[in-house]
Amino acid sequence: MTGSGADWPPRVGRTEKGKGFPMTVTPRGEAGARAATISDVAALAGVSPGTASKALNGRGRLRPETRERVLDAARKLDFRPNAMAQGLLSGRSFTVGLITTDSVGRFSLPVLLGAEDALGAGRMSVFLCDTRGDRIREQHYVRTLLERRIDGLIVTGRRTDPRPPLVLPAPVPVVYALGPSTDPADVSLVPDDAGGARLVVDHLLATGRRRIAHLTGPAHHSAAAERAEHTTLALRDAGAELSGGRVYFGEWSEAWGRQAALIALRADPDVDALFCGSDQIARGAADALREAGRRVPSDVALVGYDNWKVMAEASRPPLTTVDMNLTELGRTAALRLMSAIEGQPAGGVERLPCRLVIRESTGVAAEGGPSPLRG
Amino acid sequence: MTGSGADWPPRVGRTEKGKGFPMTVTPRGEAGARAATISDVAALAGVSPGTASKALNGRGRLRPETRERVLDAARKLDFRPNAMAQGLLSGRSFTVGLITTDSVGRFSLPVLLGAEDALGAGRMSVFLCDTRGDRIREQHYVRTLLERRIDGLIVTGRRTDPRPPLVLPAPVPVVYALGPSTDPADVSLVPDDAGGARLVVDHLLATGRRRIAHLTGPAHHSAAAERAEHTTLALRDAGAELSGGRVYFGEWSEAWGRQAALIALRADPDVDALFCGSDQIARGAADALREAGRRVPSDVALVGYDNWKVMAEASRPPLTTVDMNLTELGRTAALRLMSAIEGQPAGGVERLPCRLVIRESTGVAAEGGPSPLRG
DNA sequence: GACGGCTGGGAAAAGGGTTTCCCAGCGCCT
DNA sequence: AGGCGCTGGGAAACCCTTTTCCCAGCCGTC
Repeated sequence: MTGSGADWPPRVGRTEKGKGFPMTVTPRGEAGARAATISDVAALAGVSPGTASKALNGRGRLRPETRERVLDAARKLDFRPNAMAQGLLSGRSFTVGLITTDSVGRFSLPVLLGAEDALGAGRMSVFLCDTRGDRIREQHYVRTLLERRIDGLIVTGRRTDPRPPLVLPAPVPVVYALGPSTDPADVSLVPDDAGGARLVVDHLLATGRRRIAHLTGPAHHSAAAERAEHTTLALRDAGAELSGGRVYFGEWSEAWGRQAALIALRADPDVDALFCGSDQIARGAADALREAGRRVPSDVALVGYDNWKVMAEASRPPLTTVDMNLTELGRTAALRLMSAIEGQPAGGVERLPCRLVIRESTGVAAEGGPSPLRG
Repeated sequence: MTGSGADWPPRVGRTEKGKGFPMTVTPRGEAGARAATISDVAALAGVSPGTASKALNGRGRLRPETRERVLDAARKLDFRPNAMAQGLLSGRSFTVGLITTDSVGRFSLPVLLGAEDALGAGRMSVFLCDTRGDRIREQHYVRTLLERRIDGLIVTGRRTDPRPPLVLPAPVPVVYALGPSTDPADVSLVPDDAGGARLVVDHLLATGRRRIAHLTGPAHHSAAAERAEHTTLALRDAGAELSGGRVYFGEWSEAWGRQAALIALRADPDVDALFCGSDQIARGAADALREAGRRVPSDVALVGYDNWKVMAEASRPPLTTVDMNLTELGRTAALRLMSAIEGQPAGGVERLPCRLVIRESTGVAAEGGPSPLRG
């Protein structure tokens, strides 16, 4: 250390000892062959750099012949404008950060891919940051992203539980996807689990089921709690009651699904439908039901949640389940972010509808059901 | 269009009509509040920008007091150096592209996270690009990344099958992870499936199994073919033969696992071990064995591949399986890339060792076995 | 013929940070 | 007193692209 406290702010390209290495000494994989600049193009075309810029961007008034000469030169030199120079001047980087707070899981992945897709279509590049649930790491990424002058930020978590808002030292548009911010002024996008639960209850009632049990994950997970609450409400609205008189909270596992199914059978031997809070639980339930001699769907209908293909389709029988449209959610998050970047003000939690995917476990002719080629 | 062919090269921030919008008209979410520059810091500290730069970076010779004044000013203004300006000057962006060629799947995800982790530790930011198997999209991303002057590129696919090398119009270090390049001069990192197969065969032989069948995926998948080949070789080396006299190629599905297990039982009723090319196949086999009245592991040992937790641990009994250490593979890919960026020449395919995870399905006391809280 | 307007294009600044070169001032030695 | 060397810091160039401003030349018109 040459001076005290000289390590603030943290700098890119600096060694442990705080000396750094001269930034001009930057060996490249293949040496030499500096990329062509617009001055090179201009020189080859016999014009000034300014004119070349106009030609390449269709600005200003140029003789068609001149414009063509410049374009030819650019093609010849394989000119590719330096986005950093453009960004420096324009004040926009055309990049956004995608922070996943709790590692990338089964749920956050589709969100992430949907967002990446929509942003790519909007000519934005995406910085991926996986904080693995570490607040320190999160702050590190936030600083890095701000140094890179990202235009906006998408925050996603592995579950739907609310999270405290990101601490941002500078004003940048942020959209929360999947796990909403606890600050209602923030823009958050979540799957409409209440609607999802109602889809399932309506479907089961419509197909003649009356004694419906609900097996789900831990009560302290908002996903489990919300689905359970609205399952109960939807049944009450229809004048029905939950089989067993209560929700079976437990874990998000097949083992719990097997166990809970047996408990539900014991509590109400005439139960005719199990609505499970996840496909894993439903699959466990399917195994337990089969081994207990109950046929699905003729004796008991079975519904899962998540439309996790490998579970839902490998289950015997394949599961009717709720698809949260997470890719679409990610895509929407990206669109909201781009609006915010353009200056459209927004705020609040937006709930995106779920979709019921009907397969054999509820014994209804599946419309557009499972294609044998998918998976 | 103002001129013919004026849309080359494609530009960021440009409208359909080729007119573009003035880049100065860039509304920001929260208006005003321009980020502090080093000149602001210098002014507040009463020094020149050059001196401020030296103070912040620990370069040059400065009086400790001056340095401290600059650092104070930077803190006060919440100064954050503009990475684009730094990159412009240094010629390095400290970013890398992470191209996943065939969408992000179960296998590519850990690779991607491992790479992101290692790169983040190296102060590099990661551009995520999902080409979804589309060559056009791939070229689009390559162009975008080159405009952003990435320092390097990691290419990963969803499977281990070789892929044709990326078409790069400019020389940039590239590392292929999981799916190797068909060009042997490229740097590729793949899991050592041959070694993985041998781990399994050795384990089964060591625990007294002699009649070992191999059930796996499609023969045209290199993962299936390579594991099958080395399973056969390893058995031959030990003086044993494959139960049934052949490899059971099929699909990567539980349904095939169930079916293949029955076939293997019929072909060789005394079979005492099933080595499956994936955990999904193994899980199907586990179900089929149980339903056929064979006990696992006492009658038949069962081994999977992939160490896909939700499959391996939910299987009854939990599966002994091969872990390809994909996160480690991603991390290694990132390290190789950083070496290449620093100028270390390299080339060829590097195979990273797999790891045998022992659970109950082979009936051996598991060392550091399945924790009930994981998954 | 003088002037106005248009066309095509150049010069220069701006954006933010780093580095090189240079210089003023000071202490020390002879 | 003069010369030397060191210290601390400033001026300016540079990275690359875009944009603004300006100008030369030309045509048409009165």
